[in-house]
Amino acid sequence: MRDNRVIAPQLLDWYDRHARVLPWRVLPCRDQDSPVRADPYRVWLSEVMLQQTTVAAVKSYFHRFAALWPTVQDLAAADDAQVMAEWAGLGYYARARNLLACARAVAAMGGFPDTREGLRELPGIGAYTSAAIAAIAYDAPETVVDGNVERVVARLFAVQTPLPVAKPELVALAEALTPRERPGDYAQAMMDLGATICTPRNPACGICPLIHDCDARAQGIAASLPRKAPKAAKPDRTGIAWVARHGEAVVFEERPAKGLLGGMLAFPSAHWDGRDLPPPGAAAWREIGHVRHVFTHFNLSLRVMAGDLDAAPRWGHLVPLSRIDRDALPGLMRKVWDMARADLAS
DNA sequence: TACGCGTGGGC
DNA sequence: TGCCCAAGCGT
Repeated sequence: MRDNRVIAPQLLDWYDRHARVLPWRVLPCRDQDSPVRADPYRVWLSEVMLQQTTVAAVKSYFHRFAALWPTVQDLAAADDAQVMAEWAGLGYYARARNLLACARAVAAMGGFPDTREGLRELPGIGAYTSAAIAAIAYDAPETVVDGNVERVVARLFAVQTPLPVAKPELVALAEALTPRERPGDYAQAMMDLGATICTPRNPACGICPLIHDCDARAQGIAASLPRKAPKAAKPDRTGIAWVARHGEAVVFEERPAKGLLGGMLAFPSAHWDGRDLPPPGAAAWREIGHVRHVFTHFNLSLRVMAGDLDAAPRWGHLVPLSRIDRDALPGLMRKVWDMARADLAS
């Protein structure tokens, strides 16, 4: 029978030798008399960016944000539109809006709370992120449970119950493993193990530091865990994006703060329900192509229509061609702009 | 509780 | 190619 108390020391010993080097991370320090702690601001910024997002995608964004706004006070004072533009391309744009709201709340209270409960009350900080900041930045003995930890624990204990029903059970098991010593390094070690060894497919059990503690490995079912409830089918949707030119400028709109691509710059388009009507004021529209885009919960095929307005538009706002910043657009709108730009050049 | 919410990479 | 996945949160 496995002894839960040996898991953490074994994992920490592995982490001391194999921790990933990441821009927001302070390397593990065996000298616990004078531990080097990470800056809570940088931990928070990285954790929000990493929500449902890969390390590879986050790195360049983290560097830019940290350079533009080195402290939470700097970010709190930032211009909303610039923050949204810098976030463009990273996805889940509610995170960017919550990021600003959180920065302003933290600046107003003079700094980040140092407890999980205090952090949990801030916008964009939920069950996982509050525990992660408390553990990593303050070395509080909190248990982080992200997708990595769910997978590692489901395998260690051979939990067969499918997610999300299994979540409470996995949390309880994860809490039972969390040590009082170095909980911050332990939290990062669990996630590093899940990201590099205990991977979703083809786990590298042969080099896993916990191979002798793993029930799923013993039963030969590691790769099949955690089980997950079947996902709903993704519907196909169609719509139209309008690239409306007026002189040497193009019409953009800022999307409503809530909902899909909320708060982002976009070409005018309607509800993507297949019966989108053209915006008023154009002499003639011509179809220049289609773009396809995959969202979390539907597939989109968007007709791209271009036209020249005979008068200044009463909707949206004009952006001069020379000042259109592709990087400030969400991914879907980058595709539309690439198509329109190629059409303009031809 | 279950759904809405982006994007890119791996296989 | 299509599907799965990635340090989840808000409602």
